[in-house]
Amino acid sequence: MTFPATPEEAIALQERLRDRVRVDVPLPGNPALVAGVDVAYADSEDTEGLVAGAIVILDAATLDVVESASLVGRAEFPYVPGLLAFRELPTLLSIWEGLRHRPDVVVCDGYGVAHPRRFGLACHFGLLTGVPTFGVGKTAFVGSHAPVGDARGASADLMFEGDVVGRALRTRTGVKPVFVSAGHLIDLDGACSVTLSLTSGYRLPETTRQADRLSRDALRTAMS
DNA sequence: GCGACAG
DNA sequence: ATCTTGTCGC
Repeated sequence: MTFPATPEEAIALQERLRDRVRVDVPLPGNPALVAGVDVAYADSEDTEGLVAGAIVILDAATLDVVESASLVGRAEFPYVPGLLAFRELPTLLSIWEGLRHRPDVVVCDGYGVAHPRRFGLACHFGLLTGVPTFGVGKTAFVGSHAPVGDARGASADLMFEGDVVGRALRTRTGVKPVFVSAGHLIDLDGACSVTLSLTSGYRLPETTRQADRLSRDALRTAMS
């Protein structure tokens, strides 16, 4: 099926796919390859709509970059809170199809089931690729949580409509927590575990940091 | 009804 | 997301 053209169609699609998501699956062993995905946008008058997506695959043990790819294109869908996937997926999927390696888990910049309709970008990406996915957000989108301890590793469940949809997780002592939620084929514990293994010196996972840098570089190059 | 609202 | 300098602190 093709991508929805309107927010109404997009919402309908999310509600149709949401029940296929599996977030009760423990990750089978420690992942060997972890991927990060991100998209950068141009905001000027004449570059309006220009986007650059990037996917970076790291060796989970050493955090060395095993493979990376980027692609510049046009955003076909407007940014609407709750519908981020429809803006970023086309570019990310194109990149995904050209990858030589198959990561064991993908870290998305955004949310999984911690979403108004329980179907964030990470769920959608996981469903379409069949690979375990989860999301790490920098700010809260839905839900609320108790205060998080000050030490790295401390966390508090993110509650939404009576359910635990994610976790506010402190990845660095004394630094604002990030918001982790399962996307597909992984559970919350696994997602938090992987997140901690990817955050040694920074608040955000090394995967998203690398993908963020690559997407920005690709966008810069495309505009110059 | 009003505000808030991943990136 | 993006526009942006210096500055406080480990």
